[in-house]
Amino acid sequence: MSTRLDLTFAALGDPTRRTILTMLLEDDMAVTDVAEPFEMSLAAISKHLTILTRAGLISQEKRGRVKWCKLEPDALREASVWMQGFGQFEPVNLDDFERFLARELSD
Amino acid sequence: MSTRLDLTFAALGDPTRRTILTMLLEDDMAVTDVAEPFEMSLAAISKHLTILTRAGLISQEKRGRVKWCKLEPDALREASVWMQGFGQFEPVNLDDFERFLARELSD
DNA sequence: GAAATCGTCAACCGATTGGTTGAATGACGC
DNA sequence: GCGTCATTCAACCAATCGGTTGACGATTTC
Repeated sequence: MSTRLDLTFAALGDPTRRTILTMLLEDDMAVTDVAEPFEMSLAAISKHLTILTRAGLISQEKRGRVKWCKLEPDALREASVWMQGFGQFEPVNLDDFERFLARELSD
Repeated sequence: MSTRLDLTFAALGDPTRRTILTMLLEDDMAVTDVAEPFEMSLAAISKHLTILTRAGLISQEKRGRVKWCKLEPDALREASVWMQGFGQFEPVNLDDFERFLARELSD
């Protein structure tokens, strides 16, 4: 049996999925639009979205024939709480975050 | 190619490895002592420790015939910084952390 | 030096992962 | 109703994962 924390961290372990999450930070997106920038089949992206959904990191709602993907920060918050017990990390440094984000997106 | 962030999150996706990290919060430990509470072979634990090492989450130093494992919070800090960009999480709540830790350890 | 201890290596196993392709389902637009 | 668009399903593939067992190389102890 996998706990939600297992699924959350495992889901974050793939760069494609992390990039999807950063895209969803901007706004909710349809599956086809999520897939557009990737050099990979729509079916592959659909699988990634299923994994993110099972991990609780996003939710998907079907309206008409398009399925909208929405970031769900709760699972991330759980994981973040778990992590912060190690080492009493200083409060969020937004500059650090933007550096990491930039490095991620440039890959 | 896998980035360190990939390796870090993937490493955290396994409950055995997260438990090992919580054990190492207390103190540095020898491989055999890390393995003792688990119902699994020493070789399996050795593999988990290799994964944690490659992810940068721990370091291993051999002194004599004993190999000591030490928590390395830097990789966790990187991952934490990445995560905290999502949702501007409130400052660490230690009570939350202890609840999660208790739930984890009771599995 | 022989025996025990610490840890890894190598080979194997079944299950899962991350991807592909092609067919199938469902909803729209005309 | 027919074609098209949005998405998933099903089958397949190679690679990786998480575990096992048994042999092995160091190191310590007697």
